[in-house]
Amino acid sequence: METMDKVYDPKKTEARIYQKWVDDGCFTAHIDKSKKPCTIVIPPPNITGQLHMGHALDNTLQDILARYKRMQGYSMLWLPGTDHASIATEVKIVDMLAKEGVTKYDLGREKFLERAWEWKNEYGGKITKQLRMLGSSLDWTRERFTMDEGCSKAVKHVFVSLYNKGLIYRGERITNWCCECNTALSDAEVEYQEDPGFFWHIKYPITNSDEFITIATTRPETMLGDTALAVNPNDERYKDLVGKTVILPLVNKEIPIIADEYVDMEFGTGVVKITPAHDPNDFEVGQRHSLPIIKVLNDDGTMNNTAGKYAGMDRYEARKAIVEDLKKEGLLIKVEPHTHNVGHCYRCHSTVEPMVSTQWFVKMKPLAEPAIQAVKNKETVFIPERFDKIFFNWMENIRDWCISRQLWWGHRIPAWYCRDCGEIIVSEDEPTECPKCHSKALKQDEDVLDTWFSSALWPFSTLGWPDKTEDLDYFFPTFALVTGYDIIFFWVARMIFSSIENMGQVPFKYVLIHGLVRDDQGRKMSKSLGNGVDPIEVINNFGADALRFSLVAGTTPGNDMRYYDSKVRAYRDFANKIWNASRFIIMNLENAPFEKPDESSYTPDDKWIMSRINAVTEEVTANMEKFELGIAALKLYDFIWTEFCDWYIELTKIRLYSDDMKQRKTAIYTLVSTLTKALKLLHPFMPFITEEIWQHLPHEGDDVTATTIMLTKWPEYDEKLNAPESEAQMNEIMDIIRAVRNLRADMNVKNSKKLDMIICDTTGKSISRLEDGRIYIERFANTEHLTITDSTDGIPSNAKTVPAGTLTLYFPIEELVDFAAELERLNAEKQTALSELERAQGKLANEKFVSKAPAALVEQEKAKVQKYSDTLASIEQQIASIESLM
RNA sequence: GGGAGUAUAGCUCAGCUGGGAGAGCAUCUGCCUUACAAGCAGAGGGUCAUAGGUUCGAGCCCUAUUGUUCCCACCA
Repeated sequence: METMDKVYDPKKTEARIYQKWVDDGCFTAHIDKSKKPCTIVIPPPNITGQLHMGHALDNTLQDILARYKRMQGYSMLWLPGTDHASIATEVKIVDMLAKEGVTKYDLGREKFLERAWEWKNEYGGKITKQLRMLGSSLDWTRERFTMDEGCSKAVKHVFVSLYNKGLIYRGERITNWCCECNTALSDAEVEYQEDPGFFWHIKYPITNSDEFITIATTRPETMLGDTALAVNPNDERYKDLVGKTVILPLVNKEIPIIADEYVDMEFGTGVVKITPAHDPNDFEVGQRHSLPIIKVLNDDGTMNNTAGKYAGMDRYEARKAIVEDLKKEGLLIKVEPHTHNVGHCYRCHSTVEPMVSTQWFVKMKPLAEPAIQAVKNKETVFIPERFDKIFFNWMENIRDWCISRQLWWGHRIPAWYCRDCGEIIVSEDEPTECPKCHSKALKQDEDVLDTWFSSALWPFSTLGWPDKTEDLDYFFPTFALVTGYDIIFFWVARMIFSSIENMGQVPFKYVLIHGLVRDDQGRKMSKSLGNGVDPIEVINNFGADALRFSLVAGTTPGNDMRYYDSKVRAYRDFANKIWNASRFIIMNLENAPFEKPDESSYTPDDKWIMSRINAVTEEVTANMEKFELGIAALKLYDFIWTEFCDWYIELTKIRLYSDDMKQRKTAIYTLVSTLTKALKLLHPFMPFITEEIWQHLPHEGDDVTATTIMLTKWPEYDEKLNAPESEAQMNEIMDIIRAVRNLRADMNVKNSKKLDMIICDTTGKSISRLEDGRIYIERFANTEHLTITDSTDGIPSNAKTVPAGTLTLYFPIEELVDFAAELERLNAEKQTALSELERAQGKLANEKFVSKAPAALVEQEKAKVQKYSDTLASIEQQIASIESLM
């Protein structure tokens, strides 16, 4: 057997192991009717993206679930893929072209798309390579792309089907317009933020009068498109003005004063200028009052030809000029600072302009309703559950979804217009002639679909839908979707209603929501702040296992977390600890064969550790089932480090270094089998190191024929291994050892100095098991003479007394005792004992406690009274004897 | 305006059905004990935000308050 390095080096193992898993087809899912399927589809990262901590967390969680389910015997499919990311990618390509001095329009649609595909083929795979470094057990044979042939087919199919049902329509509506990206956006793609601005108070002259009416606006440039002023119908101040007209300043046009409930009398002047083309509320008011719609902005944010002298100016320049002109005309009354919420594009962060344009929409109400019901019926469950409220809130107030984008990179809308009769033809295949007038002059819609339209189909389009494939039949619906809370609206909600609409059922049983990974100061990691931590760098420094564990251990679903190097380092240390424990065990395999010993040869520590790993197996499995991965991870950390390494391995050294082969064999067997179980439980969290060690270990049972730990069986709880008596015994022994170590530290007694010790158990209950465990106590307490007794007779009255759990230890060595210090300690102990006694007595004096609390608890309190009375008596006695000696 | 989260050790966070507060890091003390100094053994450190309530019993349940974070809406 090759020797293992003293320090675990993930660089030497991770890449090699991952490649082996891939080569052996370990990640490839198989349709196996004898097994239950379990599917997770990856949230497809953008092809423009690089792996960030959010991806690392998201994919670690998925990989943990995938590996766990796979070991449990499910036919596990974790399906990888990437998203074409319409806007993000197009922006990138446009930028790239700009460096060459070319615009996309110079190139033309076809050439532009060629360049985009070239870019995708060259860089689009970067993120999936990075996912491999994380250890993700993705089935690469099934990798998909939102714009591949199959996904595109699904997109067209859904579009046509929704159109035919009347759930997709084209219309002139007010939408959010990004002047930088030059496209419409959906409501979800707009981010609002508080921006400082101004409130301009402007006088509008009333027609044929010397009077004025004052309005207040934050966007004076839009006044060029005003088609009315509005007041509240109940507003006494303006009652007489309703029905009259005003002269729109600068434009010199007559516009009406109307009454509409929408106007808030309390706010501003109580008069609102109505610009239906550039404000969503004004648009609605305009619809109600049949007002004309006058657009004053071009798509790029400059003023259009209706803007007269301002035409061609940028909207902000125009604003300045208009304010200046109003001032000249004496119509500007005042300007006050005003902070308001302004929409920004989620991609380029420029200010979004509400603008009227012709777009395609999905009618949401009929789709939202069944989705709400499905979540209410728990067909899909959010974890943590509170996120269903966010889902309901959004779905219940949803407006129609604007799905057309004025971009080129994406799924082109499958709609054609007849140049002759204007007929709209929506079809999966390109039509050859107009069905109405038979004209051949057809033109396809220029626009593409919102990226999220294709993402919404991801859980089934990736499995082959709309074709009836075996994969779809077997692997759908999926088990869980793992994602951040920031993407519930964009994606999760849309997948749910799309799946219900097209598949007739929800796409996944669970939605596991995680929080954001923030920097060490709690800030969001972002490019502009430059505070992002590159997971690949972390992997290179500490290993993927350490990064994964640090992202999961002790975290809770839905809550944000902070990234700390020190945390990763701690788990790197943990990996090293496991490595060295394993190295120790493997080294000792030279001194004893690995074979199952007779039942009778197990020692108390064996029974204890077997019972403990069994309990841990049960608990961890229960945690995994409840998606409590953070708790499961901590339990494994604690068990492996404290119980297995610090205690059990140390205890086995007694036998490993003995001449008794049978004892060595038993110890080795228990060491290896316990370690194997622990490694399996840990494997989903730390796949690489567990595999590497497992490959070095001897195996038994099904494992003998297994080629990788990832395809071994998840450990099962076995009631027969429960050993409460051994656990109690070992706990007692460990209490004693700890007490002695404590004493040595307190009294400055070297570990190497052998002590005489008397363990006294006046109840006599523990005597036999203490005798049984004498060897451990002698070794680890390092005693010269160890007496175990049920009687205080013969114990020197000046012996030093130390409590250990329910037992009392005596050290009849005077040199240990500093009388003054000992007296102080005894008095402190007396105080504790007194307060404990009082506490227990108090509880028992409470009739209600005695009658209502569980009997076991009452008994426990009674036992305490007994114990602390005894302790108190003993302390009093010691104090007296020490005082007599001083 | 509506809604949600969160407040626990110096820091970052766990704490599952209500039954004597935990971890990692940091600090302090002693150890290079033949698996591991990325280690071992020990120690200190908490009014579980505040005020009420329910309960025999509250970090946990209820109400209010305060701080903080976020989401939705968008009154020009």
